[in-house]
Amino acid sequence: MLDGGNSRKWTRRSVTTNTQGRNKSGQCSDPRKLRQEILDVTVSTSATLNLNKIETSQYQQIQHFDIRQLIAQNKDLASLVTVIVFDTETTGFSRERDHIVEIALQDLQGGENSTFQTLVNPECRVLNSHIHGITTNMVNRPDVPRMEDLIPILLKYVKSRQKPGGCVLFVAHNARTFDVPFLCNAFRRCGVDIPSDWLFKDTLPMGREAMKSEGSKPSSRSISLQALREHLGIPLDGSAHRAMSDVKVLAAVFQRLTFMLKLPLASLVEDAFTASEIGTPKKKSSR
DNA sequence: CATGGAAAATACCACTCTGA
DNA sequence: TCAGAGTGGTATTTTCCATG
Repeated sequence: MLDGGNSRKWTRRSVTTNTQGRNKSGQCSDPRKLRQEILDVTVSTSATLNLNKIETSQYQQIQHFDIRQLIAQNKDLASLVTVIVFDTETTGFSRERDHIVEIALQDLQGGENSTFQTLVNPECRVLNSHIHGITTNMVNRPDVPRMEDLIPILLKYVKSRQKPGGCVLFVAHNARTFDVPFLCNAFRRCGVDIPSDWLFKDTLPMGREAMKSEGSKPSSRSISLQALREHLGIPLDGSAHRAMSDVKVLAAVFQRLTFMLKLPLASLVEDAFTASEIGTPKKKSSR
């Protein structure tokens, strides 16, 4: 039924034909290439002008993009990239109103001090203790670091794991829309920039891709961290929804996914995103 | 509960085929 | 030649799902 009646808004679109395929009128099918083209134009036009805020952030994106490419093209990649799996527990879903209450990291290289875990004082009540078991009393104490206390320690820890001239690839499940935005906001509130050599990789699309390549039905394709863990036969070490046990699960899941999808470190780095690419909300139609 | 990306559903066009 | 059904392709909108 293509009638549609009067209740639905129809939008007239330009006439299309089936002879030109997707890339008609010179459109670029690869979003990254397209972005690069757009940015190239921005940079060349802004060369004679003062850079305003938007142009500056776009210019930063180019620099990050270049870092990713440079690193990915480097033959001795393992000596440049530090892979750190991380997970955060928060007081809720809102990145504006809610705060981090626990953070855990694991450097996949292993060795001494390869893990880092701490509770974080959110300086507000914890109303979702039933999720992770972290209560207001546990974190609202003078001996639990606030985010502004923790950031310098965190930066120092990551720096200690980082290789000279290299970058850090942070891996988290649903990183793009959860952990990284929370981290960005926490840094922003403290007036600290996330280092430009920090790259992020989300295991959620990797899980989706892996399940698809296995041919499992979309309806039975749950790609939550715990579903992936069960699917891959990874034992649960500790309780779910505590940062360090989730990190341990994710570390195993991540390594299995990279193996299943045959993803070399170079492509992981190239597909990674930066903190500057987070927090620019896309316009969404009302539902 | 907030948010955004992916997948699915829907809309609509050009074109082909078929029967009268 | 014409009308109508069917098909293929693309654009847009809606729904689902992941995170604490």
